[in-house]
Amino acid sequence: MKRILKDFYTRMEARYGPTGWWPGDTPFEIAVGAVLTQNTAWSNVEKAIDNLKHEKLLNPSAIVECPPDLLEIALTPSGYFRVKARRLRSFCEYLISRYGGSMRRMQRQPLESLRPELLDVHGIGPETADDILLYACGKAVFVVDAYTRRIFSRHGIVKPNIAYEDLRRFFEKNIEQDLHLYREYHALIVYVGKDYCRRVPRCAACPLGPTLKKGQPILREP
DNA sequence: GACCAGGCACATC
DNA sequence: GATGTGCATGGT
Repeated sequence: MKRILKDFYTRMEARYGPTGWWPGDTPFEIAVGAVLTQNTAWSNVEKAIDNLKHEKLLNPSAIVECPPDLLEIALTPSGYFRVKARRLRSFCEYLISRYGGSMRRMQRQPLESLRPELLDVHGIGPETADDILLYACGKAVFVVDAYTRRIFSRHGIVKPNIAYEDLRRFFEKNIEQDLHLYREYHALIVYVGKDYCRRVPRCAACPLGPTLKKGQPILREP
């Protein structure tokens, strides 16, 4: 299995790499992007982040102090603006109360305590937490998303309904634990997913090779 | 005009 | 613990 996952990486890297992920100038901007990109295309997130920059709202205290309707207007392009305004606010409140608003202080915490802490914040689920840990805090956590599940189930590696934590453990067990590798691997999965592995199958020229035929057994369970 | 996008919380069974 | 639903915009 380790060889197969390494081979997938090599093929994706040859086609799309290096990606230099995550897009964002600062750890805080990366964390904000992680919340705003929930179920949303990145092109829409960029517009919302530009609005935040323009309104000088791209820092934790400004977001907490800003009137709710003003924050919602800035977030409009990224969709779910009421929900996401609440979620951004709750993350900033957490960051301020726990770390004085400093991402650098947050980064010094060990992964083992930081992950459960983030999952306790309203609006931060497993994928958003792991995005923040991997790309904003420099922790070697493997991020899995809808594309990861789709790609690797269609290639017969895992079951389509595998749980988030099971899928994450599967990758962390079978891929060498390395920050740069984890960052790049997840980014490449998103590129392949966008081009070849959407909800409606579009797998013909997938750089990872032929996808699973209907009724064909899964290669191996994690 | 329908479908889709880098989820999550909450209700209900 | 599994399954369904609301949340909203912009691109294809």
